[in-house]
Amino acid sequence: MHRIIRLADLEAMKTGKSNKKSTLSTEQKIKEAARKIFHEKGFAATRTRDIAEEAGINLALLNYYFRSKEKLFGVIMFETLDAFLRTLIPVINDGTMTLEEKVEFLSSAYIDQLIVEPQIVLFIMSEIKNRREDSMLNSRIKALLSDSVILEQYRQAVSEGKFPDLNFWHFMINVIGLTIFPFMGASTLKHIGGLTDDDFVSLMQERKRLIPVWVRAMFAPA
Amino acid sequence: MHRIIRLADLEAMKTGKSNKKSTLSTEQKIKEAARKIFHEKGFAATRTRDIAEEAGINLALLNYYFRSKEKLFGVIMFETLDAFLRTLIPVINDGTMTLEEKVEFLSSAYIDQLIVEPQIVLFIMSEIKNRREDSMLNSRIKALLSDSVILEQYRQAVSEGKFPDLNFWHFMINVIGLTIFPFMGASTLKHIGGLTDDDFVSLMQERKRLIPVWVRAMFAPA
DNA sequence: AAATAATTTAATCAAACGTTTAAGCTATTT
DNA sequence: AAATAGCTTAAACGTTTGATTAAATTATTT
Repeated sequence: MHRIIRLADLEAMKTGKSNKKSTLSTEQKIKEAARKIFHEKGFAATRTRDIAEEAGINLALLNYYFRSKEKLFGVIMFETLDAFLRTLIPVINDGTMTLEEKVEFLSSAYIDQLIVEPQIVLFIMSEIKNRREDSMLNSRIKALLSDSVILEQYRQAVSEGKFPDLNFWHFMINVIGLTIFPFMGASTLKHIGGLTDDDFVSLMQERKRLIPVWVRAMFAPA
Repeated sequence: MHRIIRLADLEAMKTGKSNKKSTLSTEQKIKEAARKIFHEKGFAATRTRDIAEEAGINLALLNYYFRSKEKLFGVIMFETLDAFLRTLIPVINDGTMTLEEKVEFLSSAYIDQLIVEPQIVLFIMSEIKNRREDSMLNSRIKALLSDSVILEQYRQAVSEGKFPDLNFWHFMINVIGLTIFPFMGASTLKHIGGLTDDDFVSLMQERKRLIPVWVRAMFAPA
């Protein structure tokens, strides 16, 4: 039989409220260890014992707090997606920024974010591919992008002849790809290109300035 | 004790020579099943029993022919990288093609290739990240790109003022990224963008024409 | 302070998994 | 045709791994 699981605490955790100091601390230790190892190795290659060791806790505590590896992964995945999309969401439907300003802001914000955690892009894409977790992402982004302000701004730019008449997704693919693709092959790029960590960061910093210029050039009217 | 493994046959296999018809066929069945499942789920999430079932063979045969899951993976990884780089390698040091022609040829060739097997990009990048397998890629590509004709062509274009004075890797990242990035998020893109498989393929086909134009625009002299 | 609830630990379970064994079968060689 | 080498199978072995149990410890409540 299962030991009683305090789902209430899982909820409280999400909102940052908790009645127990030590409870939060242990859960937090487990979550931080889980996040680190899941992000590094992915779900399948991660062993619960590695998470326990990284967190400095007994293996049973992992199941005590999160019931299963699968559930713990779900929590980490949710928070990872949440953190990743937090920058994107407010900008998508912002009516005060122009398309160009959005490109500038987003590429810059995501490059800063990914310099700190380069591995999360590959993590998200790999884990989303086969699992049902994509429903989490899909339902959120799909609703976010269809009938979005940014889509309307793009259509507007096309109809005004400021942009060539290309599918909206070419625009999105290019902006997102130019921004996040180098982080997916970061380690490979460092080795192949003979780049140090600092070299890589410098290159990425440069791209904050370059990507808006490049996008402007790519989508200049024909 | 280990059963004797016929390494000679593994060699013969690579060159396409084999004295036994059925031998090649069984090895081939295992390899094709392994390739399919490894590409789909990655090393850690793949079980040898799944490969055996997919190949329609007894589980023990996998170890009889390939000694271990790890070794089988090594064979698949080598062949996957080999097939993936086969298009790139001859072009890199080709002196008869211009930079622009290379961009045109490579983006077109890789898009055709990835339309058939979209999952191998994510597979390669995920599996290379943590494993030592990158030495396989690194030693090959690093030697390939340093002092390559394409690098010299880029430097030439910069010094002639045909290209802006940007790091060579910006150029490579952008060309490769524009080409292969959309395939990494293919399933997500289909869901979010509400695209059918045909829609996606059409978009990618369009990019064969667009990427050379975009690259020209991005790297037009300032 | 006693009682109760929450947390932590060591030990263990059962299933999953990679691998091996030993026997049987098939094709080739002599 | 007998002998040999190559191929295939069913069964099982030993580990790893996710999960659980029951007891011990700590914190909270009464």
